[in-house]
Amino acid sequence: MARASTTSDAFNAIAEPRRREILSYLAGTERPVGEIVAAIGLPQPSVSKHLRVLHDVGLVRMRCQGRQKLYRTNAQAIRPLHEWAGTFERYWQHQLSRVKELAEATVRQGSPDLNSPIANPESKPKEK
Amino acid sequence: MARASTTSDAFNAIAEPRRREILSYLAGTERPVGEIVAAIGLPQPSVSKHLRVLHDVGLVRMRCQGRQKLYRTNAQAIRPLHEWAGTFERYWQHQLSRVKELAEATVRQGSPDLNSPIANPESKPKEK
DNA sequence: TTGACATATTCCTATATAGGAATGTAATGT
DNA sequence: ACATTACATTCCTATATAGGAATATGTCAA
Repeated sequence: MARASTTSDAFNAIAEPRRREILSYLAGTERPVGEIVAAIGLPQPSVSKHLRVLHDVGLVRMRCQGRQKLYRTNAQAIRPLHEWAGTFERYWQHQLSRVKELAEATVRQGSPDLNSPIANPESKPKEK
Repeated sequence: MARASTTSDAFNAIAEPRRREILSYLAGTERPVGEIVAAIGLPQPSVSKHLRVLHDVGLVRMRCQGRQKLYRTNAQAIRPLHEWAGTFERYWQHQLSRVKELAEATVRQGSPDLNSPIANPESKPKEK
């Protein structure tokens, strides 16, 4: 099976960097496509396609004004993402506090076990 | 061009629902692959492949223990997502307060313009 | 060494893009 | 009616999956 459709949900829609850029640009303001094109620096057809994806999942709203179409970010639709990520907040706080405890322990009793996973909460995995 | 690699960043990695499920399951605990398989209900090779993607972008950490490999969610790697989504918080609060103002105005002066975009911050776009 | 157990990887296929180029469509000015 | 402006859609192609099946790799126990 292939990857899920970009229009299946907000998570798939925001996987594309240019779409996140557009969402940021349209946050709090309403802009016609032409201005988005100028601001983002992509060909107009590409911008229109991205806007279609964003619109399909409700991440942007559109309003017609003469021959222009004004788009704006629908911030409400981003809340679920924020909340999903937020469910992990207590865990990254945990990690931080464990690092802090480790640091304090180090000061008190000398060199800790540097191979402990607790000692390397930010060690990077191998590059792709 | 095709879609960006799922291992290009966390945004692409979490686009897959099963991977989000795995991340939630591994939040705060360390589990061997076999238990993840049992919990998520996917074939073992699929789980291993998802774990590889998650590991490549740093969303999970792995530790070997005998013949098992213990995985756990690296909550730190989810913070950027939370923060990105959080940059829109003031806008959804704006929308909410505008709805509130509208509601209050309605009480004071009667029926508002229901076609105003302000009056329909949650209207759903067309289904795909 | 051999076998069993725990995971990872490879091969194959159907599907879904994202970008570029060209074209279609709707609204406006004259 | 006609040219122009502002967008949207279609067509084509290279690429990147995600899942199923089969297989490879690594570790421990007897």
